[in-house]
Amino acid sequence: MLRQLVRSGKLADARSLFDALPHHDEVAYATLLAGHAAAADFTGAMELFSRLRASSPPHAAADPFVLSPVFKACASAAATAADADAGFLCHAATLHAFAVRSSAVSSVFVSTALADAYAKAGGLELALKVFDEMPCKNVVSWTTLVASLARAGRRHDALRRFAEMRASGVVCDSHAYAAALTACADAGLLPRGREVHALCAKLGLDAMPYVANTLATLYARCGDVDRAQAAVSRMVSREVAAWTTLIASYVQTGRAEEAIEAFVRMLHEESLNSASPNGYTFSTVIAACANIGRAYLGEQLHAQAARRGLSHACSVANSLVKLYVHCGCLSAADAVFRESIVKDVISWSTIISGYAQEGFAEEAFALFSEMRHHSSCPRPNEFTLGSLLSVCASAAALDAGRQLHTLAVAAGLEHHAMVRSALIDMYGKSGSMSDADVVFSNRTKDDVISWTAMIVGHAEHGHSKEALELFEDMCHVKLKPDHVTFIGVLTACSHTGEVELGLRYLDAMSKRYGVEPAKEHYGCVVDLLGRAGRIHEAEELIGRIAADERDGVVWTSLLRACAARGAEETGKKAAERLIEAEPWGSGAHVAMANLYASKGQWHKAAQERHLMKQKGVVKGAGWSSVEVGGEDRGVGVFVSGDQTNPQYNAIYVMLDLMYYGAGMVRHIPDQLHFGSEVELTVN
DNA sequence: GTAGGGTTAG
Repeated sequence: MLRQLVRSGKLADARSLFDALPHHDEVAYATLLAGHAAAADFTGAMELFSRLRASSPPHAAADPFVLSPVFKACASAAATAADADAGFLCHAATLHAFAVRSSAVSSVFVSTALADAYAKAGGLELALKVFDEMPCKNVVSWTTLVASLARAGRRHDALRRFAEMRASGVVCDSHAYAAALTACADAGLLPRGREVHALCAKLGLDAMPYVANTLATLYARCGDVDRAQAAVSRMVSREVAAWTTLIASYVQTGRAEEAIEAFVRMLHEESLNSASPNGYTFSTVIAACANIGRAYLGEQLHAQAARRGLSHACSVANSLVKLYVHCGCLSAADAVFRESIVKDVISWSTIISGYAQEGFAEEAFALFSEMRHHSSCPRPNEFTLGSLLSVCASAAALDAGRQLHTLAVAAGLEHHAMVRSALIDMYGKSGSMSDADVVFSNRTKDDVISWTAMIVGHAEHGHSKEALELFEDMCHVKLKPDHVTFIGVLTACSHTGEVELGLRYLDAMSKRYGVEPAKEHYGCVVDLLGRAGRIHEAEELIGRIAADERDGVVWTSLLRACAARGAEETGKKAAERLIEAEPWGSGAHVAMANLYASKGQWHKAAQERHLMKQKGVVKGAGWSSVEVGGEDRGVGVFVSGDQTNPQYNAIYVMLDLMYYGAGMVRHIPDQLHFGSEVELTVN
């Protein structure tokens, strides 16, 4: 009866029944303890265990049947704890000492559970020691070892131990194969994984749900969705995890539409096979919606998840926050974040990066500060720091960036590729290439993103020679440049007016490096040709960009070139296209006014200036108009920027003027508001 | 009556 209640998860009822029993033998204790272990309730397990000890003679030997579930409760509580060092290691060590004293460690059950508890509480070395000292090892203890190593990221060690286990004559079961396959999947070792697949297929274990699922994960992570699907279809019964793996494999390979279709199929079959989507499933499919901007469908899923009582699950809420951020609804994202009950480091990182991406630097830092003072006190990780560093980069906030650098070093995160490249980018954008260089010197061998950040940094500082040398060095060490790298390369060419070199790199991108040029790359070269006065070629190059991708940026480049060279006909065409692309902007009128003015066509210039003023507010930070006040003097009128922080506006204006090469700032008021005037030198 | 395995989100 007690066993039945425990098995059906009715822990409270089991406890009442236990308390009502006249005598408590060790079998009853062991049974109830298993219930606490299954519920990851370490406190309850310890309380029960203490009661047993108090009622036993002082030097009575501990029963392995009782001690094992206590360790198990410790292991599962440690595994589900939000905080990695919540003291479970200490509890495990205390119980370990007790187990040694009462000779219970000699039980393979006790020592296996102990090793597992150590490993899950973050004490892998202690777990390995326990394992080495085990008098006898069976398939369960070997599997614990393999899984512990894999979980800690030591996949190759895990696979070595798996081979050792097979060599020692232990017969593997489905648990053992699943553990080995997980190690292969996490390390992306497809050939090794296929070997293990063959081994378990020979025993017919590949259709066991757990094994099939791990196989699907392996193939999905290696990009082979077909094999993943085949593994899932061989399963004896398709469970939630299998569906989730399948959906996730579509998402991971950029096939969000198919992910959503699979989810819909799952719902259709829900009544037949009783596999209902769980929190894992919802977080995956909502992420698919976020990736392709399907806001409406995402909202429906939000409602579905809420109806199933899953919307407050941490991972679901995190996906929802990402969805709303991606769809531009920061307020909705914030609401989901605020309402979620459990917040982990991913929750904080997601909302911080949401504010960061939308340019709300203050809010991002305020949230970071809130996170650090929050009761759950999640430790910042590479994602948190990466987002905050990108905030510093776009605001050129060097001091805050340096503080984050210190924090990264203190937290041992500076060696993460994400942090390193964000630091390089931050130092580069804040004007300190020497600091960027120091960070770059600590790079790992395969860190393409750091190389790219460095190349872009040099390019933006006008250090074209350094940028291009770095690019050649990078290719020399057999690293594959990506599309961002080429933006740096082409920008470098642009800054020194290396037209031929720029054209050569553009040509080599797809032919030699297998990177298809996108509108940004053509835009760089259009700019380069335009500055060199090769307006006709620039116009031709724009023709190579897909029609629906020709945005305001490329037309602005062409128009500016036309204005500088007095190319009225092409200029007019470019201005029309620019107005089509950015109807809210007045840049086209500014450029045309300048063009006409340069030709002495004052009447036409005045007309353009009139149109420009009618447009009113310009989107984005900066100035609306440059009133040429004779000689080289000008006045910019500031019309938009950061409403909440007027101090940033001065920085925005400076960057804007420098970026567009429009002029140098003579004087900017400390606090810029709508309508403030900025005195500047006109180019 | 005791020990080990799979899926997710930035």
